[in-house]
Amino acid sequence: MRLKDLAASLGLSQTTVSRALNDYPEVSDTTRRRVKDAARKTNYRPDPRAMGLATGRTLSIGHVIPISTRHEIVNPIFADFIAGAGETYSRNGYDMVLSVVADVDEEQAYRDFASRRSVDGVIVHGPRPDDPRIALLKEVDLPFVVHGRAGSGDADYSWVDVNNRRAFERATNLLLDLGHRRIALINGNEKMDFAGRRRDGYLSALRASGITPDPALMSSEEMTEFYGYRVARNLLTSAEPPTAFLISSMITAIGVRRAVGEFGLRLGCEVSAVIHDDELSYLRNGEDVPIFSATRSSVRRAGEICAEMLLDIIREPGQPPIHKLLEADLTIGMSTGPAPGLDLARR
Amino acid sequence: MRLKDLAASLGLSQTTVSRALNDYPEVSDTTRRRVKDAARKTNYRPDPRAMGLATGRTLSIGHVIPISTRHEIVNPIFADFIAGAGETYSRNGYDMVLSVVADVDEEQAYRDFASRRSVDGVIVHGPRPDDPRIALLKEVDLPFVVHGRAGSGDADYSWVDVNNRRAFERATNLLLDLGHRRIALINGNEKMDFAGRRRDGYLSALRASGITPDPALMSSEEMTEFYGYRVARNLLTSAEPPTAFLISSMITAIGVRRAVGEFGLRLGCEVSAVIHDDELSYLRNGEDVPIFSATRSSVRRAGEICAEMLLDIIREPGQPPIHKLLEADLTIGMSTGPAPGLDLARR
DNA sequence: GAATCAATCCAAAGCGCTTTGGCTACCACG
DNA sequence: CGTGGTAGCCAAAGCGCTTTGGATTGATTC
Repeated sequence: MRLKDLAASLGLSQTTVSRALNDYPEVSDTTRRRVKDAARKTNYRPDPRAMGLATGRTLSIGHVIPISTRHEIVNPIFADFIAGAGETYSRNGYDMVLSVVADVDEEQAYRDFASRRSVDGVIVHGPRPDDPRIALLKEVDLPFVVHGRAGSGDADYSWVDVNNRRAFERATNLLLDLGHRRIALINGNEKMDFAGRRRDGYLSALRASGITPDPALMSSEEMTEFYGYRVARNLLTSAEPPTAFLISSMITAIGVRRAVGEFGLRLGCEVSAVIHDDELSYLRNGEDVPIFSATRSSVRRAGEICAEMLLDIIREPGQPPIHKLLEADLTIGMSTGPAPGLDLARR
Repeated sequence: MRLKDLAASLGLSQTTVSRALNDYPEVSDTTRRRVKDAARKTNYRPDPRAMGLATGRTLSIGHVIPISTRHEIVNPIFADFIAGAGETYSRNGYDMVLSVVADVDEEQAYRDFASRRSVDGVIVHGPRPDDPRIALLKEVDLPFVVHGRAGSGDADYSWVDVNNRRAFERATNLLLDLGHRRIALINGNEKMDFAGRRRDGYLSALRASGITPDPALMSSEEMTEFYGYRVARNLLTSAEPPTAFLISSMITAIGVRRAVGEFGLRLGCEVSAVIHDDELSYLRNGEDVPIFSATRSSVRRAGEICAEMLLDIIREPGQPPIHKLLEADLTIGMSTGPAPGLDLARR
């Protein structure tokens, strides 16, 4: 069923039918109703390609998903982020188009989106400080929202971010308050903006307590299970093992727990851990009582917010950049306890 | 840069330029080269909407991602499947368009893809026995490939599946060979086709060894971490606890391991476990030596195969359905050992 | 030398929609 | 009665591409 057929079957022109369907005012209410009823009855859907050609809009949003060429890892938070964003798109009549490319081709993927004009806007994932994609997207004039920030100078583009610095500062303080002095930071790859901010929060809390950070306690890598396992093992066999871990992701924390278990230690007893929990739907932090004490922020919700913001920007171009800083909340779970060897009376 | 501009700048007609770019024969080699060079130099990309309108093809593949309304869970294997499929699409000049919808709207999402003709084909995820989507897609004549199978009668549509029955039969036999007699099956939701086949494999192996299956040892649910934890706890506190677990996913197995650890038991010693490992990139089963003994089959690879198959079907319509049954391989890791109380000499 | 043919190219139609620029009634107003 | 305005509709142009149906040329064949 094409617009032409629908118009013919109603004895109307294409113009009128199109206007009726798109709620233009220059059509009588009775005609509009007649048209919409007929459209519903015949299950008519306008061809998005034709619509796009005529209007210039595509009613779709692009996401570039890089696959790291070395490890072939796809970021586990994508699934949930995309669930949140995708649902928002669907609700607003937008499609989501994904471009999965080797990370070395990532910029080209954005450039393609721009030059083909196949999407109305894009979301930028996993920004690094001074991320070149931001200049690129500004240059080609494609609306975008960044999930995260790209270093300082974040005023002139729109972003949605978690207050990573504050979250890790608070998490560190929680451990300090429990008497821990040797706190290991098992961070994500610090080439990523978010990981840098987390480190800053950790360092700032330590220094505020007069503790000199020990580089041996700090690590930074892609957040896999094995990374957590390996680093925790190494630290636990070291001369001065930490009494607590601050871990950047649930998955890495699972590796840490595995190592801790192999040493016959128990989380929350001999050794403590605080994690950052992205609230991934398939990896919940326990049911009622949290497995891990955690700073929490839903990545799914972040997806929704990014999507809404982007649609907003597309609908009303030319407005100043929008920023949204989400605060993570800190919940106490079963993985934290007072530092061992700490006389409770002394606390 | 539009086709018209490119043609004008070369002093050629649009026809010739279009044909040169699309490798039609009625264009001289020198002209073709001239055109392609100019296209590269000006970074010209044809507008996919216009192309689609003119050709009827869209050069994009649709995936419908349902969000379960109750648990709001997005299937964790999606990320890796989509990585595999998406990369294949990119390599072949196809886009991937995702439709994220509440699971109750799933059929409508496929119907929309069909009536708007916004994709050239779709992949069907997570089929249940007698899945209605298959009849639907046949009816609207949209090319598709099923990842998995939908019960019996799988001859008249194309699919890519893992031999789940055989995999779980072998895994069960491995445990039986180690002397285990009480083997718990912690299965996925058996409304799903794959989970039914896994149960069949488990039951078949038990019966072949003359063991009567104990319903108390069998569970079936969405494969979360907490599900594994809860079921394992219950089983371990029961009157006749199992000595081994057969677990449908890595994530669920992590929950089982957590429970096992809380009982002061060690996997591979007092209690054994075999899992099915989808080789998710962000949850590898150990680095060199596998954490869990496992039947393994890469879901990412499955994504690639599905994508290639679908593109094949789109390129050459009318060919008979294609089927691909992948065999999982069985690797021994650190989570299996002889049944406790078993005299090694008696083995 | 005329006819045939292959090799190259082009003008224009068409894909399904939106939107511009009318056109026709009809009514109100002075 | 003439003017102006408005409500409601339509024909046709145009979005950027592909493809049909020639046109033109130079070489080949009889």
